[in-house]
Amino acid sequence: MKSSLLLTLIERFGNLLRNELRSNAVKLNIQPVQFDILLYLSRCNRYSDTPLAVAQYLGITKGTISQSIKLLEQRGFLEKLQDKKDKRIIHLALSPTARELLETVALSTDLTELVDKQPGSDKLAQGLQALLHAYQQESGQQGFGVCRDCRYNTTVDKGFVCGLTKEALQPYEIQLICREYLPSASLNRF
Amino acid sequence: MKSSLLLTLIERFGNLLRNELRSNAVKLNIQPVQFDILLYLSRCNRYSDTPLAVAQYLGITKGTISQSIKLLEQRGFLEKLQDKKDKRIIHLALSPTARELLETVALSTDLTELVDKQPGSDKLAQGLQALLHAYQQESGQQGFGVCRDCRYNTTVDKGFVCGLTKEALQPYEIQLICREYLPSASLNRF
DNA sequence: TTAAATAGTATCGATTCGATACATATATAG
DNA sequence: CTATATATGTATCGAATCGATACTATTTAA
Repeated sequence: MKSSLLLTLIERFGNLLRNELRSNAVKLNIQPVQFDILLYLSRCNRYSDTPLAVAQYLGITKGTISQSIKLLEQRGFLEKLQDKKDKRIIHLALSPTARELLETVALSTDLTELVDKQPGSDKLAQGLQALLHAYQQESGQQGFGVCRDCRYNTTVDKGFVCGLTKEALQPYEIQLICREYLPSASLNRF
Repeated sequence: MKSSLLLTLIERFGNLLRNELRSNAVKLNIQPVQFDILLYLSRCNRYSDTPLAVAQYLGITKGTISQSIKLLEQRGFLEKLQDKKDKRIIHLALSPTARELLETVALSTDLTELVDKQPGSDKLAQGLQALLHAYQQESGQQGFGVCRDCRYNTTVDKGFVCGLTKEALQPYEIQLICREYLPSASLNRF
């Protein structure tokens, strides 16, 4: 089995974080995947809050995600809203309860602080970001980055505009995850 | 929800790798967790090839792992061997079939090469390694590192000796994952 | 206007997973 | 030396995950 030290480390670290989230989630009687869904929905923009986008982001099939969403709906964590233009599309809106839960279930604050105060933390993040872009290009994965770094994002006098949908974006919106994301060319190099 | 950019990136990248492994595994009709188990067993040392160690490494309960191991045994991927000194303990030995499978199911070679040829790759790995150690200490997790970097590992004329078990270790063995692993102090700083 | 593509749902069966209870083996205390 | 506590592993239950397949409804393209 071909392996790369860096990939192995990322994998291991990712699993540890995943385990920590899982144990936190289970304590609050919510499944890990369900938590992943809520977390994604709290971070994505209005073009990307559909069942299909969630499925693509999490790497599972739409059939599977459909069931988990049904359970989340039954428990009052989200609401389904039909799109006004395209009646096939459903937007998923988090309930206040869900937003409360997300505040509670989180990686331990100590850990977050520990990581951020490490001297090399900034450069590590930069390097990883570039690597992530290279990876996404190579593997032909759906984008899923934030608007701020997107090729489509353009700045005009009044603020930001998405070059794909031609719609204006609020400052807070450009920090959200978008399924149409395309990295700008400059970010693909170290 | 408190979040760190670096942690978010690691989490995201980890999930992408996980998804890729999963889809590869599913093609070969094996469950992701089962693949994780086989992968771990191929990388761990003779102190760490027990059901409990696997469970701790993967962050799931021993009851759960017991079932997956049963399935793997039924499919001929591993064998159970009772420990000679402590009859409670069972060692899990990979079958040739399993080792073959591990060669086949892997991250795409292209990807591994892509990652390794990135200029900053070495330093990224170093930084992540240090961060991982800091994380493990902070969160009080079971160690799970390789002997080479372990505090217990001592070098004598003839080779390596584990300070905990007082047993001699072959050169190839010090590259394996050990559940008793304790990072040496120097590695905890950047 | 018909055919193809897209978004989502329903159902099936195998598996995962935590929880609980249990059996066996080892370690420790008195 | 025996009683108790601890450690490793298994069995069973029920809820949830997950891919596969088949299906409906809507939109788009030919």
